[in-house]
Amino acid sequence: MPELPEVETTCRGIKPFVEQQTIVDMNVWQSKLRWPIPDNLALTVKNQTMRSVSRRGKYIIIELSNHHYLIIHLGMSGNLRVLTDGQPRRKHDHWQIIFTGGVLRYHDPRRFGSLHYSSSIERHPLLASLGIEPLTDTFDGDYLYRCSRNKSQAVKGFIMDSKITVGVGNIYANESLFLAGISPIRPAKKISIERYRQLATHIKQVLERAIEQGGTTLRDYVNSDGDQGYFQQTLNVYGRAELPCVNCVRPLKLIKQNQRATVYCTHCQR
DNA sequence: CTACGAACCTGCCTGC
DNA sequence: TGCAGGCAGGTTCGTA
Repeated sequence: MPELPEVETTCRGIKPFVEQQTIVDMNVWQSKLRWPIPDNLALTVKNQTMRSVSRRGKYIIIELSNHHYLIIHLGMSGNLRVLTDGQPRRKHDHWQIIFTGGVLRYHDPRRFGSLHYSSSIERHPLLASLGIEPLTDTFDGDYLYRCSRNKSQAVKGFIMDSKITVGVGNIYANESLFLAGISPIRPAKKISIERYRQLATHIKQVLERAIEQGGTTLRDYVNSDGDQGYFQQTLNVYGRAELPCVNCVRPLKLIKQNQRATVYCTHCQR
C-alpha cells in the first residue's frame, strides 16, 4: 500500500472535490475486495451528501449526511482518484461514486483494499483497537518506551504494530530506524527512553517529509490527481540491499522479519 | 501472550 | 518467447 503519507496525500487530493457534494449514483463492478463490499451499497448511499473526508491510520473516511461513514482502505496497490472528464473504466477499476461535479473511482490491481459502510468510526471492528496517530503530540518517545517495556518482540515489528501506532509501514519503519541508528532486530524492551525519543522524532519527520513530497511512488501508486510522487529518491535503506550505507559506505544488509524485507546497516544501527 | 505462516490478489522481474 | 518462481507498499486469521 500506500503507506500513511500516500493515504494522507490521497485524502488531501480528493477532499476539495468531494466535500459537500451529493452522491448521484454508485457503481460496484467488483465487490470481492479484501472484505466484500456490502450488497446494495449504491442504494444506501444514493442522495447522501459527503460531509467530510478524513483519515484514521491508513483508512480514508467519508462522512455522509445520514451520520454513517464510508471507510476505505487502499491495501497494497489501491488508489482513489477524482475524475472530471468521463474517463472510461479501466482494468482493475472496482467501484465508483458519481457525484454532482465528478466521479470518485477506486482502482486496485491486487484487491487487498476494502470499502466498508459503518455507523461509527471508533467502534468499527477494524478501527476500534488502532493505536495513536504518529503525527500527534501524544505520540512521542515516552509513549513508545512505556508501550515497549514488556515486549521482547523486535523493535521493527513493534513500531509497525497497529495497536501501538498506525501508519508506519515497511518503508518508513526501515527508514526511521536507520535515521535513529537503531538495529531493527533489537528487542523493543531493551531500548532506552532516550533512543525512543530519537526514534519518535524520526518517525514523525520521515512521515511529514513524505507527505510534503506527495508520497512515495512505487509501481502502481498514483496520486489522487494522477501525478507521480517522488519521495523514493530520498530513501536511505529501503530497496538498497547490498548498496553502500550513505553514512559509512559499508554494504546494507537484507534480512526478513515477519515475512517483510528489512534493510539496515549493521555498523550504524545498533 | 508471542511467533509464525497462510491467506487474500495481480503484476513485474529474473533466470532457465 | 515462454514459463516457473520469487518478490511487492497491508492486514487479518489460524495454529503452535
